[in-house]
Amino acid sequence: MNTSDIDLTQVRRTTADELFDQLRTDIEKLRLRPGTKLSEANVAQQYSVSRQPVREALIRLDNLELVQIRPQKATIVRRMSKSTIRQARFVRLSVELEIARRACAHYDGRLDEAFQENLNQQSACLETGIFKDFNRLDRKFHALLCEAAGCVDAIDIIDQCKAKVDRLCVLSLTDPSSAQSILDDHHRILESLLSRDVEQLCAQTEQHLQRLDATIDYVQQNHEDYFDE
Amino acid sequence: MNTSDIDLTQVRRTTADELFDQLRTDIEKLRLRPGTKLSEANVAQQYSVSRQPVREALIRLDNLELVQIRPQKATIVRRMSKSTIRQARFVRLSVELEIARRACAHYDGRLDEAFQENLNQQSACLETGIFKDFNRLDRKFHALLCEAAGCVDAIDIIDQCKAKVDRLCVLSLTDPSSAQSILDDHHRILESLLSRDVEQLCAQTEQHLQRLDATIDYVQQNHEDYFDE
DNA sequence: GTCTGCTTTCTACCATACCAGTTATTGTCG
DNA sequence: CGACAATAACTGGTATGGTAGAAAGCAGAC
Repeated sequence: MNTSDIDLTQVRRTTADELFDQLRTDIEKLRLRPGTKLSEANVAQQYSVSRQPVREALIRLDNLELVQIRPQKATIVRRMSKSTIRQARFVRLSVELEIARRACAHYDGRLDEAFQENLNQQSACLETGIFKDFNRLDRKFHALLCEAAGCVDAIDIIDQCKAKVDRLCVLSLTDPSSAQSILDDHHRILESLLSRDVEQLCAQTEQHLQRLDATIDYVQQNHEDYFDE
Repeated sequence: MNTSDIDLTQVRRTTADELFDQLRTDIEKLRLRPGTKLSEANVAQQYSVSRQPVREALIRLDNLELVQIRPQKATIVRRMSKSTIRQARFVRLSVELEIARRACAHYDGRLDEAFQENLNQQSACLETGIFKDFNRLDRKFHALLCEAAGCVDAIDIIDQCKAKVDRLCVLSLTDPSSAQSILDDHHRILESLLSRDVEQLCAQTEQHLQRLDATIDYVQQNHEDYFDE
């Protein structure tokens, strides 16, 4: 028996965990609007628990910058920070470009089939119109790029960047034609990768990520009250 | 009077804040070694406060992945994750390369004096041997690069990446000759920027950041017990 | 009508008590 | 002596009461 064995199961879910998840999705799906006051006692009563787990959940949300705890005053749902959004998008662009370069330099072709299958599934998805799956496949495509570049860890970074703009995307419509554009991008990106054309791949990656910019600008203009700065 | 004015002063420091800072620096300076058990009751007694603020501080440290709270078992100081370190370094490299490219494309020369002064101060620093200042000036140099690229926000990202490897650097010596190498790098980087030579600037940026890799490898090999994975 | 100062009410913060798991210890039995 | 089971000690999780501080409302003075 090695005492340094760590139990990684971590099955126990506390009340605070549940509350945290609940509040987090509520905030991210904008069911709780920026500026909403979240008092400990209030939330506790609402969910029929004591103030303590509420408090802990709020502390964790504060760390994620989803709420702002103002000691002795109030806890409110934060507005979205334009600068944070800018930063997340800058990081993602930088990372994806580096992925692109490394993929061109190191990719050995072993994922060709996986890429092909992924894109086929995306096509199928557009026909059935199930967008939830499309998002999953989109993520998978970028994960494959990371793997092709020999940076499997990098998908975590991309996920983190996406998480920071997620709340904002709820405000935009899911447009079938934009999904088609994304799929087209993916085809072009794969093509450039297969021909190891770094310049073209970088250009297309940049263009691909810029598709979101229009959406973001739109949302920021039409929901000014949800933003800081 | 606009009621939406938010008081940003946020002067109030709670007991939990103090504890958090204290424990955080203790962990980062390795005064608290990875694997150390931090029981709430224990810490509370040590600092003569109740368990409550201790608990809150620990939750925040858990979010930063500096400790791991295992419900009903124990809270321990986390080992450093090699994969997290890899990720942080990958992000930093990607970002600095993008900064380099943008700086070459957009820099208008208005920071020439600031760059020069910064490098002069770094030279002076090496002569006096005050390394604390050197770190500050090193950061300033990279901040200037961000500004030259028109991405002032990006320095925040770099700071975050640095924070994730900080704890590890405590284990290495501060070597005067390596500081000299860093300064030499900075001179070469500035030169490439001034001549708008993108390829060279990227190559030198990459080389510059790789200097830390040797240190990290060394630490990881000689302190295997401080790391995960 | 406006300003000032008090009071009331709300907030998050902290202390304490208790609970439910986990771990370590110890004592028993084969 | 060793395996194992009962139990004691300890862990973090939750509930609750009290406190200090901030905001809002109100009353009185000017």
